[in-house]
Amino acid sequence: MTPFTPATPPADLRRALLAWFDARGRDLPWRRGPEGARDPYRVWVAEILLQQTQVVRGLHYYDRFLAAFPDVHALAAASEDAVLKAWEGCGYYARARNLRRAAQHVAAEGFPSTYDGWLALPGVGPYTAAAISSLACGEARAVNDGNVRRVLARVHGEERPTEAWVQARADALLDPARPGAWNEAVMDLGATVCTPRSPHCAECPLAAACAARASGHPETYPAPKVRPAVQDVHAVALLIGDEERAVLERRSGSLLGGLMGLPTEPLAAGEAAADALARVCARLGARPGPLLGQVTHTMTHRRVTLHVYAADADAPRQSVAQAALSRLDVKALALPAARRGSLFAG
DNA sequence: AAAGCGGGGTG
DNA sequence: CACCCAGCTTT
Repeated sequence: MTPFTPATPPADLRRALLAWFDARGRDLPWRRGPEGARDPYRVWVAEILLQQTQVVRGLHYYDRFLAAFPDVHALAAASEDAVLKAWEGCGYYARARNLRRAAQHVAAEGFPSTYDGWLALPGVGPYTAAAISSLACGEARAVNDGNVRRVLARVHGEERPTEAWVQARADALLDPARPGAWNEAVMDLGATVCTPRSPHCAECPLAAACAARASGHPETYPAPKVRPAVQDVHAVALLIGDEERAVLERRSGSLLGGLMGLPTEPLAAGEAAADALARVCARLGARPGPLLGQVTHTMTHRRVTLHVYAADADAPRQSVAQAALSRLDVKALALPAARRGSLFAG
């Protein structure tokens, strides 16, 4: 048995991690098919779905999405509304819109067969191009995601790894004989053993080679990223109708763009809700009703508080169930039912 | 290089 | 609450 050290040769690390992966790797629905030659559509959908999304969560959406759009032609032919409905609640909705747009290109031109070809598609960046080209095309490309960053930072004892540093280490360590399996192995290790807050070093095939493990505090690698402060935002929203049929507007712009939602009006700093209420009522020709309540929703970078008012207007209602809504609007639409519930609860 | 983009899990 | 998750696009 080779004694590991922080300078363990790549061949020994590869052997140890791939043996672990072959025995303990996760069985996931997008991993069907021969190693290095997976179904590109299934891999692609999974990789987009899993961007900044944990696997256990992605699993639910993956099955629904593939049932709704079984192949790239079905996805290319679908409406944006239908695709967003399948994505509803999953967040980062530009992923769904880019995926559909890219599917229209692929349906016409065929699947890319190289890293560069995948990288050219909207919504596909360096990580995703490396993942698909290694898993579906057998190309020797090393992925660099949050798992890879953490595993490599710990193995090498690097507290502040830059993107370039991680990519260089990942490139050097990639197993050229089994690039797809190697990429999956590092990610599986990061997701199930080398976890952020409490790594399970006793189960780790790389423990003997790990500098962070040797330090006695593996969980401190890598150092936390600095994140911008959460901003507090307020807005008035109108519920014209009820929780089943209501006046909905299509949101535009980068925030929840493409989704439907209650008509809203932002509240300037220090402004009274009544002023924003008057503005949105004027815009819609609506008569304001009583305040139904407030809902708050945190979206990583901002905390939105919606002041929801009932209102009446001669405007067409839409089916709430058929619209793609954000969680914020789902909460707002639940207010009438919550009020009825509290009435009975006393 | 940094900001913006969802929503939920974990310790 | 802080920090993170199979990142990408825009500024």
